[in-house]
Amino acid sequence: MLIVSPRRSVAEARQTRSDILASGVRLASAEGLEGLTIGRLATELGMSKSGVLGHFGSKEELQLAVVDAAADIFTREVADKARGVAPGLPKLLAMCRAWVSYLERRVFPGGCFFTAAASEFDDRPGRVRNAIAGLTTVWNRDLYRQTRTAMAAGDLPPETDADQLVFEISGVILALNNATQLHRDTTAPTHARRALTRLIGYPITAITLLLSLRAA
Amino acid sequence: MLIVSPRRSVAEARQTRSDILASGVRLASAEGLEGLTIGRLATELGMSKSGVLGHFGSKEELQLAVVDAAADIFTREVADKARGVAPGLPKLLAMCRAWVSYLERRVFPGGCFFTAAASEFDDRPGRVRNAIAGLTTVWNRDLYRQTRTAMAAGDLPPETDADQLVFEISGVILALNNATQLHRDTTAPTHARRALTRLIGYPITAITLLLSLRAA
DNA sequence: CCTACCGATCGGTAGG
DNA sequence: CCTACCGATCGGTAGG
Repeated sequence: MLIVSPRRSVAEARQTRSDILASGVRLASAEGLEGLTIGRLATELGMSKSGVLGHFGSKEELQLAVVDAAADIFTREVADKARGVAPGLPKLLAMCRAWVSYLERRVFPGGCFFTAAASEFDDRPGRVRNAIAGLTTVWNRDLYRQTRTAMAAGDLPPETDADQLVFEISGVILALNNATQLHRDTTAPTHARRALTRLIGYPITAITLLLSLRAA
Repeated sequence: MLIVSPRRSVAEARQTRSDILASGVRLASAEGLEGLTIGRLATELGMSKSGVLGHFGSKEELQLAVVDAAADIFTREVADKARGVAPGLPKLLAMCRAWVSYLERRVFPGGCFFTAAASEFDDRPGRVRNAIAGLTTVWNRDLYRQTRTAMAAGDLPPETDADQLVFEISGVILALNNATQLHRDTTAPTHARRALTRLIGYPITAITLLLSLRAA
C-alpha cells in the first residue's frame, strides 16, 4: 500500500509553516488578526493561497496558530527573563521590568499583540477569543501568585489586595502600550516604571533587582 | 436655471444620515471601524449600498463621521456630566466618576469606542488615525488641566506630577475596559474606583462629590 | 434615494 | 506545494 509522498520533506514543510507563522505574526500585529488574509500572506511569501492554507486548513486555524506563535514570543520576552529569579517580590519586579522593556522595544511593531487581539475579538465569541482570554488569564494569574508569595514572605504589606494590585499593574501596562502606539509618547516608559515602583513599593530597575537577588 | 430636486426633503435626508450614523456607531463598536462595511450597513437599514454611500462619498468619510458621532456620545456621557462642576479637584473627580460609569454601563456594547478604534488604527497613518489621536489628546489635556487647577487650589499636593497622574488615570480606565470586555469581570468597576481614589487622594463617590461642591 | 454594474479580493475546494 | 476554479462580498461608479 503506497502513501502519496509530499512534494516537500517533512523538515522543509515544517520550515515553511514556521515562515508562514513569522510573517503572520508580523502582519497580524500591524493589520489585526482579521486583516491577516491568506492572499496577502501568500503574496508576501511568494506562495500560492492554497499552499498557505494547506498548512492550517482554515483561516480560524491560521489565526489560532498565529496567536500561539505570538504567545511563544511573549513568553520568551517576559516570562523567560524572570525564569531564574526567586519567587515572590524579586520575580514580580523582574516580570514588570521585562514587560515594560518588551513594550519599550516594540517587540511587535503594532504594539502588544494581545492587547490588540483582545480589543479586536472581545466581541466575537469563538476559539480565537477564548485563546486570547485564556493566555491573558494565565499571565495575570502568574502576577497574582508572585504577589501572594511576596506578601507571605513579608516583602509586601500583609493587607495588600492582590487582585487590586494585579488590576493596577495591568492598567500601567495598557497605558504604556496605548501612549507608545497611539501618541508615540517616548516618556511613557518612564511614567510606567514610576507607576510600577510606587505600586509595588520597590524600584523596578535592574540594580534593585540584583540587590533583591543577593538578599534572597 | 433648474436645480435637480432631491428625492427626499432636506429634513428627511438629515434624518436618514443620522440613522445611518447610529447604526454605524453600533456596528463599528462591535466589529471595528474596518468591519463596518457599507453593505452590512445597507442591509441593516433596508437601504441600497449606494444610498448609504451617497451620504458620505467614501468609506473613509463614513468612518470619520462615525468617529465624530461616537465622540458626541462620549462627550454627552462624560464631559457633560461634569459640566456644571467647579474646576479643579471637584471636576476631576466628577470626570473620573462619569468615565467609570460610562464603561460600567457599557454605553458602547463593544467597550470604549476609542480604545478599540485606537488599537485598530494606531498602525495605519491617515485621517481616521489622526481623528482618534486628536480626540484622546483633547480628553487627556482636560484631565491635565483640572489636575493643575486642583494643585494651584491646594486640593492636590504641590509636588504632584500632573503628566504622571494623567498617565496613571488613563491606565485605570484602560484596565477597566479590558477587564470588562475580555474577562466579563464584574469586580472591575470597584477596582477602578479604588485605584482612582488612591491616585487622586479623595473618594470619587457621589457623596464626596457633593461635599466638594458644597465646600467650593 | 434606486438599479445595475465594475474590478478586486475574500475564504475555500478540486484535483494533481 | 501548484493551477484553476467557486460564490460571496468588498468599495465604488454610472445613470436616473
